[in-house]
Amino acid sequence: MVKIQFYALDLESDENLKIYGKTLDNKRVCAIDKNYKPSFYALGKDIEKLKKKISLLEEDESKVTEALIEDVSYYDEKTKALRVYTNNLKAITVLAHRIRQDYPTLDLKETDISAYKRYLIDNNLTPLTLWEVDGDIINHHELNVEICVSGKITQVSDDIIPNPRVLALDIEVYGFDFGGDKGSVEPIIMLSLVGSHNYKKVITWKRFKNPQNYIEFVDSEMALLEKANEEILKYNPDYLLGYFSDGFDFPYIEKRMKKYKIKSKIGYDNKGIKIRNNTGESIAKLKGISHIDVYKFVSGAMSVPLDLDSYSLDIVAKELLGRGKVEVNINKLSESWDKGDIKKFCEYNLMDSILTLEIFQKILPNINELVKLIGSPIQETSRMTYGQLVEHYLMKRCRDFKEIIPKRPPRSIVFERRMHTYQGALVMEPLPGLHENLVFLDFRSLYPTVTIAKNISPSTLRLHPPGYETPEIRDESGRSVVYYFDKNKEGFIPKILRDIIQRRNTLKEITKKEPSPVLNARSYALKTIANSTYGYMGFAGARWYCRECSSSITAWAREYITQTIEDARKEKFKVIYSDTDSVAIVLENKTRQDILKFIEKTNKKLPDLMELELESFYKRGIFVYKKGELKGAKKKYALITEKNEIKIKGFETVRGDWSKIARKTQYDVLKLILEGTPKEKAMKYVLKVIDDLRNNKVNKEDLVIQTQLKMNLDEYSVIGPHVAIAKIMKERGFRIGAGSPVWYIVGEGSGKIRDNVCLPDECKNYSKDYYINNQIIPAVEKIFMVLGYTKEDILKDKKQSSLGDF
DNA sequence: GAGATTGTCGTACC
DNA sequence: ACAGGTACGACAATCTC
Repeated sequence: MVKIQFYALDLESDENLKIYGKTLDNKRVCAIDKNYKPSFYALGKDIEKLKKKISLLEEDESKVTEALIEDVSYYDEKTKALRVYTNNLKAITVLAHRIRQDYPTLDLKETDISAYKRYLIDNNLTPLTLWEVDGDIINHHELNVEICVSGKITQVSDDIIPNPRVLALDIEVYGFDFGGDKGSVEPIIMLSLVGSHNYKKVITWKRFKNPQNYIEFVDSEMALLEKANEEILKYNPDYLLGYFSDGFDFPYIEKRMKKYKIKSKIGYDNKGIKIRNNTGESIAKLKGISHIDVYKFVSGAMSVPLDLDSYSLDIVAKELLGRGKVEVNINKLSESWDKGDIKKFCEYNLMDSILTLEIFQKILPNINELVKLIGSPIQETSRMTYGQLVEHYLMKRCRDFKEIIPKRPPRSIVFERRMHTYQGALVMEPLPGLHENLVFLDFRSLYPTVTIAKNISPSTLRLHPPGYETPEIRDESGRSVVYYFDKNKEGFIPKILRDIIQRRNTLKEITKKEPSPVLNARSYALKTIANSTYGYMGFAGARWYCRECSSSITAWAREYITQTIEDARKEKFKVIYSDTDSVAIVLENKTRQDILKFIEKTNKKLPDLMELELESFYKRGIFVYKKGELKGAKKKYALITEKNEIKIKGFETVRGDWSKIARKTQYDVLKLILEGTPKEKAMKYVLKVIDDLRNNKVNKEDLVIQTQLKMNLDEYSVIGPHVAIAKIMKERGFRIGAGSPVWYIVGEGSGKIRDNVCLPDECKNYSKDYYINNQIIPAVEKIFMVLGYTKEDILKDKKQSSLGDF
């Protein structure tokens, strides 16, 4: 008998429930829980009667070991369930199938949850923390571990693995091969590895003079691949990182290894990386070692706080680390390789791994806290979407209330749900103009607090009184409906949201006194779950789908914001705009004290945790007209704070699919106006830009328009400029498909815009007309319009490609 | 065949 | 399929006279 402590990194359920991890002295461990009995539930009137029969059920290797009646809760309703324990992990599928056939009155639950997830939930175990296995050492010849123990498993600490061994990897490929349709035909010419524990290396197979000390020369691509495998094995990482490595590096490496028939031995199972392909997206997974695609996490669970136009390594590194990639012309890589002039490219290759590692280290607290909260292994948690995070959190919390986890909906139901939609937020038409002295108020976490205050949950929904009565809701057919939510017992969803908000408040209290990145990350993890729960209930693929709940939340939110606007107006406040949970007020003769009083008064009326907050005061703000109309444009305004910070919403300035020249010009105009500069000066500035455009004084890069393909090329029914350039890029060897970024300049020529798009390198002359009439003027005309120019002036002048008559 | 209208598409706001 | 709805505006496609 031995007792081994280890940090649990990865789980697997084949015949056994296996946990892979590292001991405190960095030894690889496999632990098998021999006490774990997989189980599922049966609901139904007959469970008492059928208990005996089911407990004797047997089919081939699978058999029921025990069947017990348990008190459980299903959609918050107390009931009895038959818990069916089985002899092994695969038995669930087999036996569930049998029971469904033989006893159709029974409703089976929790048969659609993978065994290791059930295991983690049932035993309240958290990956990445310190666990202990107490049992017997067993043979492990097929595994690359130092020790394998089968026995009793417990978690002994909440602390997360303190100093994991991390290794980042990046490859460069000859040519312009993205591993697309033609399929990874070009060789890998360099591969960099950078470790957290003082390790860096670039492996390449073209020798050059005065190599950097981290270069390792080999003789061929095959030798490079073998060397890389050897180095990874030797480094013994806990996490293997890449940037877009699910989609590129690892699938590519796999294909090239296949070509040379190299068998990788990385991973605790000696079997290398496995690429799983589902719905067009590939995922690269290892046993024991957690492969983390840093891109997936940054562009997924971190996308809301980061809020970047692009999640390329360069952009993300600049944002998080303050420095970007090594500047080289990567298009010249093949040419330089042929000449043997690749020193700079090796540095570039190394830097990609360094940045990947450093970004990972920067966001590690966020990943760790999500893992702790959700309770899923890091490999999965780091790839989860917001919806999956919510769902896994709810599943985990079910255990605390003995709640049975609802089924995942079948495809047909998902499809059916997707057909329906519901009404969302209220957006008020703003009063256009340049306003002085504004204040923005907003509801703190409006949707979560409404959910709590009105006890909105799938289980508390009623079609008849009594209960909290929603405002009238128009359904798709235009009929008016009202829902009710039970007032007596708190539902599962509100209960969990309340808990999250309270935990977050406690954390905020602590971090106010003593700042802590870890607690901030924990707070952010909680916020992520709370804010996504409303959207989750409206998501067709959700286990806890409840469209009535989502539509009730938005209905009450509309009511509260409308009421707030009305109350404010009753007290003679000038409300000029509102979107979802915020109101903008022009102070005029009102004082700040008046605003504070109004907030206080409003909060006295608001139920439960609902709260109106002061967002900020602003010196000035500009709201513009909709193009060609005399209505205010929603979701489009710019503000200046008392500290002269400019805040811009919705304008072309903040849109990634406009040229830099238009964005910058608009920004500068907004800034001048908000700072109180006379409009004539701003106009002069615009005329100068137009002049520069006319005289070819503008850099090409300022003219580039970048956007993204949302579909595959053959799915477009309308061929716009971005689709036209995508076709050209495809011809040039770019991998083009849904999600690909594309960029172009509009060149001179006649016909449609799409007929004149060109790649920046290939463009001879840009279209002055296009950039003046379709970029600069549209971007600034709406601003000048609110400053007193008439619509007619602008429309007339637009035709003349000039603002000269202003 | 030019101008108005409608539909598609991408990106932003909350 | 991988949280939701609301909104703007460019451009292409289609309609209208």
